[in-house]
Amino acid sequence: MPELPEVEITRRGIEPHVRGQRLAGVVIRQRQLRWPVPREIESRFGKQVVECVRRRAKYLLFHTCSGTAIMHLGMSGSLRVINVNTPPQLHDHVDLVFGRHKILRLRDPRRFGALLWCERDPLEHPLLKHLGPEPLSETFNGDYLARMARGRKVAVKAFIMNSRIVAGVGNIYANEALFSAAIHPHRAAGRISAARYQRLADAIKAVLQEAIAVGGTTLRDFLRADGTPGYFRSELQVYARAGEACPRCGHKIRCTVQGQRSTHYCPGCQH
DNA sequence: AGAGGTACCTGGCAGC
DNA sequence: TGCTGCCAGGTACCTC
Repeated sequence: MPELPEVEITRRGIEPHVRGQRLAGVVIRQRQLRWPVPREIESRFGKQVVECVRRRAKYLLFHTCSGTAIMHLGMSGSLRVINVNTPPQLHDHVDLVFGRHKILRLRDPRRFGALLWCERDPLEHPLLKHLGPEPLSETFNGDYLARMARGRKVAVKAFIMNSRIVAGVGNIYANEALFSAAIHPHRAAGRISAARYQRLADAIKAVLQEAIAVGGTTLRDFLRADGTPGYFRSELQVYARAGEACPRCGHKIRCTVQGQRSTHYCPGCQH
C-alpha cells in the first residue's frame, strides 16, 4: 500500500502522539511478519521513551536512547493512533502502548511489513545501508540520475524503482513521474539525455511533494493515522487510468506489465 | 555487475 | 451463491 508519501504522511500523523512519550509495553499478537519480530521489541524497546520518529526511504525509525525500532509497512501496513480500549481486529498484529490511554496499532493483512530492533546506528543497518539518496534531498537531481544510468540497459521505470538508485519511489509515483517527464517507461536507462533526466528528477520531486501535500494516495485502503483518506488519487494522470484519454495528448492510456508490476503510460506523448 | 525471476501473505474482485 | 484465478501500493534474495 504505502509509498514514500504515504509513509511520510503516517510519520507526520503519529509523531505528535508519540514524541517524548514513554512506552508502557508492546503487545504482539502475530510475530511472523516479513521477519519474526525480535523479542527485544518487547524487552528493550517496550520500556523506552520515543525521542522522535524519522523516515528513511519507506522505513519508519522510532528513536530511543538505547536503540531504534525499524518499521516497514510493506504493501498493506498501516498505523493508527487509538484509545487503549479499542478491541483489536483481524490483522492488528502489534500495539505500541503509550501511557495508560493511547495505543499505536499496526495492522498489516499481507504481513509484508517488518518491525526490527537495532542498537547501533540504524542507517548502518543492512536494510538501510545501501539505499540511494532521498528523492526530496538535494543530492538527488538530474546529474545524479544521468551519472548512475550510464551504460545501463534496464528499463528506466525499473531503474527509478531500484532503491539503491533512489529510495522510496514505488510503482504509482514511478508511473506518474515518467508521464510528467514524457519519458517512455520501457526506454533503456542508459539511453536518456541528461536534460531529460533533469526533467525526470524534477518530476519525481514534484509528484512526491504534491502527494504529501494532499495526504497521499488512497487506492483501496490507505488511511492516515487519524483514519482519514488521502486525496492524491484524483491527481493521478496515468496510474489506474488504462483506456482513458491522455490528459496531455488524448491518446488512449495503455497498461502493460513490467517485472510483474503494472505500468501505465501514454504511447502518444511518452517516448 | 547487471538483469530478471521468485518468494513472502491475504483480501478483493471478475468471471464462470 | 460459490468456486477459481488473478491482481495488488514492497523488496530481499536467488540464479543466470
